[in-house]
Amino acid sequence: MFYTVGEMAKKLGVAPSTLRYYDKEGLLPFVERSSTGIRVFKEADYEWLKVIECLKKTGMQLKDIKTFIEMAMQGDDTIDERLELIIKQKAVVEKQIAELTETLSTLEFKEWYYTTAKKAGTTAVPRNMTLSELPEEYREIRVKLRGE
Amino acid sequence: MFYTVGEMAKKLGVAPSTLRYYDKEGLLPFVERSSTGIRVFKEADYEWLKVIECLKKTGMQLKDIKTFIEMAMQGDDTIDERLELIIKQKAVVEKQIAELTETLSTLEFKEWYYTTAKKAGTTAVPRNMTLSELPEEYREIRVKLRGE
DNA sequence: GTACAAGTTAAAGTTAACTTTAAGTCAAGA
DNA sequence: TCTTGACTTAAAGTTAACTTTAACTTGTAC
Repeated sequence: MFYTVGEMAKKLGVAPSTLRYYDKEGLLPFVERSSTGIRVFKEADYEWLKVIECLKKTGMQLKDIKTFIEMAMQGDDTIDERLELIIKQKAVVEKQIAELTETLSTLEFKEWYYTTAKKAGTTAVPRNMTLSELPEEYREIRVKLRGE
Repeated sequence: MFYTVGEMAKKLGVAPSTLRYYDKEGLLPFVERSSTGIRVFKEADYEWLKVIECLKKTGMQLKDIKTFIEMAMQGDDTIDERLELIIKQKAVVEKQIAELTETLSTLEFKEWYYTTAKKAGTTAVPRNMTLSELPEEYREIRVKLRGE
């Protein structure tokens, strides 16, 4: 099963120009060429591309993904380094999830705030509530928003 | 309690130039000026800036945050729209968390993969395992990575 | 009153990750 | 063979969100 750049791009849901750009940047050293210079993607290449996609989703920059791919191309000598990088990226994603969870809490507070304002017809009502008047799950967040 | 641009920037952990840029882009219509043209940030402005920070963390673009701020400046007539926007952003963040959770699973698979490779001295060991040989929690992920 | 740090603006520069364009080559079907 | 759509490269263009620079003004400490 071989694919052209267009076919592989479709399979991945990206533009062909993106794959060509990645190749130019050195992220796809594993992609071979036909005798006439056309890229030939193999099944195994799909897996590499999914790994690149995964690392990109963690917010890793292309130059750092390139480093990872280069290590992988080196072979078994770089297993330890690759494991370390994966563990580091895991921590990055865990932090991102924690931050987004905080952001979600703030949005939930804001939802309560505007729902309360809507009922009252004015934002003055939730805005002027004392801390003890608002649902306790929002107290900490309001304190943070107003500056501790 | 009033603050200069530098003091407010420090309080928020951003560069003063960032606040000036936001102001230039129309995100800070609430910030007043001294008679000589110097920005004077009030306590209430900190709260607006925290809301901007929150929306930015959801990945919202500055032009859309500007729209939200403009609605808020309009007053109580825009409560419904603002509530809708907050609810939409909540869904955005929930999706982001779900995607990052998936990414985390992939990284956990890769951690297992390289840990297994490390023990064996070669990636050939985890790579050539049959589906039934690998821990069942990783089977689905490997199928996805290799292309279903 | 004189430094000097920090304020002001407009305009140009930066960065990452693409995307588009232009000019040309290749592959498959009628 | 011819057409046509997809491939190739190099180079230029795009976008968002800042950051930097330059030239100038303001406010505070001595």
